[in-house]
Amino acid sequence: MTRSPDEQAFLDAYDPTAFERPSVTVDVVLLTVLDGDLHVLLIRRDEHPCKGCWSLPGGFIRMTESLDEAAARVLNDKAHLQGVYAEQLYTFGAPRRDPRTRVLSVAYVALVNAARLRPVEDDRIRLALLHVDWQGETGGPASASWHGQLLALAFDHADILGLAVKRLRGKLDYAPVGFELLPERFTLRDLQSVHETILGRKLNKDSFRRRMLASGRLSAVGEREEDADHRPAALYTFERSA
Amino acid sequence: MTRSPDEQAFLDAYDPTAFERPSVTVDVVLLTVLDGDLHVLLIRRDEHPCKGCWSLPGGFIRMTESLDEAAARVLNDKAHLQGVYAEQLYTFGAPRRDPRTRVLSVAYVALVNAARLRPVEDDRIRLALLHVDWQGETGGPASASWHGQLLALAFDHADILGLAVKRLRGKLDYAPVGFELLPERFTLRDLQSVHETILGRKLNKDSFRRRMLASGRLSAVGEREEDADHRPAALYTFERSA
DNA sequence: TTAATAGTGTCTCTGAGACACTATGTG
DNA sequence: CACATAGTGTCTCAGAGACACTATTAA
Repeated sequence: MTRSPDEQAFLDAYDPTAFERPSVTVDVVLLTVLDGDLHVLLIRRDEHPCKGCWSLPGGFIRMTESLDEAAARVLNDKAHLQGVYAEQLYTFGAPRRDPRTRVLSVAYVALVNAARLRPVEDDRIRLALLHVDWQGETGGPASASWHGQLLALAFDHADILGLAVKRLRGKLDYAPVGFELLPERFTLRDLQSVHETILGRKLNKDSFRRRMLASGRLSAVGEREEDADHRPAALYTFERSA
Repeated sequence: MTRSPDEQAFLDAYDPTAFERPSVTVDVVLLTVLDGDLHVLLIRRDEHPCKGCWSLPGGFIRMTESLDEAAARVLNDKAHLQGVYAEQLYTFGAPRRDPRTRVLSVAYVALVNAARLRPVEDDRIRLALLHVDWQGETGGPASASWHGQLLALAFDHADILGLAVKRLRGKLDYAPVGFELLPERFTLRDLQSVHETILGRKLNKDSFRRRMLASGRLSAVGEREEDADHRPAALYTFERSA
């Protein structure tokens, strides 16, 4: 490489392949906690390629919408959800990740309380159980199953799922993200259970309580849970202003 | 919104704007530490739009290369650098961030020791001093100057710069990233200085030493620095295997 | 010798884990 | 009553900051 930067820039401008445009999709990893396990919303592909495989809800980016807006649109179209927490995860761009043509995928992670999600399911849409083979933030692909049967995932969506879990585990330490998976009012035990589900390990009850109460993000509702068959716990709300 | 998910998916497939393709560039925030300050490589735009502004080195993605490969290509073309640490940062996609047409930018952060970078400079390429107005990981745009003069940044590149610094500050706690900005052999003081430059604040010497030595990622070379006008410090190397 | 920085030893403070104990609900 | 879970108080242990002290170089 002995070309000067100027020369090289000139050549770049005339490279015929430089301006061919890839397709760009936004794919959303919509996660929820159901019965103490992480679940993800998947959609069955009814067309080639990967016909019959299960894929993340997604769609091609439109020319007038931002990436965040595209993610919100996908959530609205595929799961009838509005105002859900969603953040950009990573952009996947291996040249042959889609066999048809060059497709970049801007992946998002979205979190929602399971109660808002259940009525949506139909035969093409499943809330699949998520399996993570690795500990901590090691990273790697994840798999998904439904009623005990492993679902074949389309394209590189297993990698996207894995990265979503890795990111979520990392954020849990310093960002108020567990609340997004809970209803408006919840007990400390509910919150700890969500954290344990995401992290894939048990947490110390005492220090979890201390940490959460010291964070200043919880405010006590002043009421207690009902229909518990033991001493009812105090209800808290997430304080978004803090 | 009363359409079923099936109907909506059907409509999506026939939306005429859904398959119009955006342009996609890869833009690289190439950071280095020079004289105790963060610097960034910028390139002057000689064409409209933003003629005369300074922009991050970047280029349009090609159909046969991955995103990581595109970032490596940009680094090679614009700064004659190979094998430099680079990782994907975020994808910027506001609809009007480029006035010509829809352009998505997949931003990367790259780190390099300043000694590898200095000979590259010509009039169109500058190693600009980076200014960060906020503390910690607050976030926000950053600005750049050269010989005391503020440089006008193209497009949303001030936001990209700011996010790069925010990400870097966050990673410093748990990832071995300071080494990328140092030569092969360095002293603990060098390493601390790099950390302080990135974080924008002084660190405690004692606990920094302990933390670094306890991390198991440093191995003592067995030699000491030369031409110091005081007691010379031991030299260390980064242990990539650990 | 002095000035400057490298490097060590130790005290304290803080936060997490562990555990004992009390409180309050159901059956 | 027994039993289960909520919630409190306190001990211990590990890591970070603070600081005193010694070591080693140049001038």
